[in-house]
Amino acid sequence: MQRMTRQRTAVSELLAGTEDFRSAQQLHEMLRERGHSVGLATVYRTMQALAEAGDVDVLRGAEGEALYRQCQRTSHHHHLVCRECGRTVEIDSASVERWAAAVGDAHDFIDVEHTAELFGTCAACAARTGR
Amino acid sequence: MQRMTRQRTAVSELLAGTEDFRSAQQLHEMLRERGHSVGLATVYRTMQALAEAGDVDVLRGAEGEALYRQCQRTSHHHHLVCRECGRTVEIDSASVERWAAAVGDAHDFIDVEHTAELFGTCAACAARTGR
DNA sequence: TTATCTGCAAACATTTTGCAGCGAG
DNA sequence: CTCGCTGCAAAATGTTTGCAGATAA
Repeated sequence: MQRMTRQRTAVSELLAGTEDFRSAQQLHEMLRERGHSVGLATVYRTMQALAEAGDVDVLRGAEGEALYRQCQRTSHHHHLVCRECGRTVEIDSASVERWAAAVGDAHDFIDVEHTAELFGTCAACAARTGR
Repeated sequence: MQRMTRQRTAVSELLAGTEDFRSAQQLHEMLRERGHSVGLATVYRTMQALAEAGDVDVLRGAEGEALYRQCQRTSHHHHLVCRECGRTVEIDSASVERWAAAVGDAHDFIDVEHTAELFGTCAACAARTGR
């Protein structure tokens, strides 16, 4: 029910070789640069499908656009993203999970989900931009 | 440098009487219903100014739109939002702050900030929608 | 063959901006 | 009187969708 087309293959390969979070528009541009011609709508549709299948992580940038990334872990986790260069570290945090569950319980909420992302400046960028 | 106009007053009053996160469009509609006529662009501009001044909290909804709310606390905190009715509880969480700081340190990131929001279904909505 | 997928362009939703006129200070 | 503020409509973004033709299975 999910066909492996030339376009899907190109997107998968691109994601496999990309470490950081990218918007659909950026991915589309990157594909273009590499000679693959894939329609923007197709990129959107593909990323939507991948996100739904849990094959990529989605997070919202500061301006509200969707950013995608193929993650190493398949399970739930969070990210520490460098605001300068976009370098991303995956964080596995039991303490946040416990916190979320406890807060939900305390206020009688059910089916509690959460988002938690960290943004900072990595050591390399801190050194480069002069502390 | 910041003039107190009829529109600004209307927005402030509306926010003072609203508990939950609302989008600029929703606020605009609410103002209209109460007989105040305020342009949509003005609502956007006003909310932007209030957010910048730290008088309201901003968070991104699931579809990426900006949601605003006048919060009780002036200090840093998080939210537990009901995905059905929008009811919001403010959470003050030392454990998340500690977690964020520790993770940042461990990976040599500086100036680490974080976002963390909880979404769930409140007891009232769970009962109403049949468990 | 045939149900999916794709590209394109049009449609949408949200937010921003240009500009002439209004009005708070 | 003056500049900031407002409304309106146009524009800019980011994303979705309708449809005819292409294509994987």
